[in-house]
Amino acid sequence: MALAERRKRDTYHHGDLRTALIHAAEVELTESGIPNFSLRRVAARVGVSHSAPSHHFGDTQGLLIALAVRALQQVLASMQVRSETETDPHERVVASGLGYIDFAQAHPSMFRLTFGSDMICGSPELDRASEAAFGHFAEAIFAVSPDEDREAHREKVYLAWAVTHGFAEMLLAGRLDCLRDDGNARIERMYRRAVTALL
Amino acid sequence: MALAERRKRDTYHHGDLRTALIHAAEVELTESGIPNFSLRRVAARVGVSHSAPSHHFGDTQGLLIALAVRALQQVLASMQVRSETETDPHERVVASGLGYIDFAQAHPSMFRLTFGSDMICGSPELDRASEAAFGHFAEAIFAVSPDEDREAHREKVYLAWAVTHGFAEMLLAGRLDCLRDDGNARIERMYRRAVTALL
DNA sequence: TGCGGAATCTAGACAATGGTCAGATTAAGC
DNA sequence: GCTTAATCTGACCATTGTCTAGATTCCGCA
Repeated sequence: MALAERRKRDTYHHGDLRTALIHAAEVELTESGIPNFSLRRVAARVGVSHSAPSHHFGDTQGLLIALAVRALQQVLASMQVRSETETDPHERVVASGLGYIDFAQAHPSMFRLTFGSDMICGSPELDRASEAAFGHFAEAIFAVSPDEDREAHREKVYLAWAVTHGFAEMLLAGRLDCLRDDGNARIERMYRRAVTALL
Repeated sequence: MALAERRKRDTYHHGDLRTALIHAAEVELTESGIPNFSLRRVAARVGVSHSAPSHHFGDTQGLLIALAVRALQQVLASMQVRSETETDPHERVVASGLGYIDFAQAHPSMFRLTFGSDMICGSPELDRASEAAFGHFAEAIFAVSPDEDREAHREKVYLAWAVTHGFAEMLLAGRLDCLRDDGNARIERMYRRAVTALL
């Protein structure tokens, strides 16, 4: 049979199709980009019929939202990895932001899908993942000046997040390429100065 | 004939199809959003065959790039409108940034298309329009401290642009909705404080 | 162990889309 | 007025996302 040859498995049921599709979708997204993303190709990567994903995600948007959730978890992980080695509260904030920027540079398509797309909204799971990443940043900033007014603290978080996100976006757009004389060192110095000024 | 009824014109040639398509594409983009943007619907809006756009823009990406050029011109105009009434140099910078943010809020899809999409790159015309908007901002910042070091000035421009863009992006994502107790007043105060800190 | 319902996956159909191409129609230069 | 170039049409094709009926398998329960 034609299908039996195309399949990469011998069982009718896949076993863990949901996570397999998410992983394949990440590859597909990074290779093809958002505009050329194809649900059918994702299914083909896993060796499954083109209509199989619908049973797990509903439609394409559902899959992309699940992918964005994964991206947000990775963003959080990237922020934690860079910040956990720092002891100074202020440096922890800077390191967290640099972790955010790291992820944006390492996975541009995932980053843009998550933070700059229309379809990515309206999922409780998504809100939770988003809040987790945002919360990590907020806590780091809170540790810098714990005695501060609650409202003032919140504004600081928003401003710091804004400059971090804007910075990442400019890096992706290539606008800061002219500053890369020595790898990321100068970029990091600039970012640290910005955070220091805002906090 | 079927076509004659569908057409909105009596001449075979449209006359100014290029600009008509750009205008229709803007409407189509704001109504359908980026993911559901349809080139054929744009053509239908103008009352022209679906393959007519290719002669003016090549493919869909070409049309979207032309649309992004238009968006960049509107961004520049929005920055100029708000800043030209201000006399204090520092307030001019703030006003320019608020003009940028205004545009993002008024035309979310156009904003995202222009600044957060993969396909929008690699056009000289686009680079020119982008440089014009960026240059306006750079000049405004230069006027604040004209005697400053060239490199320091450039860094300030990048940081201010980053926080402005990040701010706009957070507004679009709805993250700042909780701060809208009194329209845009508080948002503007926050943004002014950020710019002041960075400059 | 065997049975029945639920979950999972397939296969085919359908409409919509973007791109290509030959040819019709009109504008523009000479 | 004639020729050439520009503009636009209509048909065609491959690809895509979604829907539905049916095949296959898993799981709880007797």
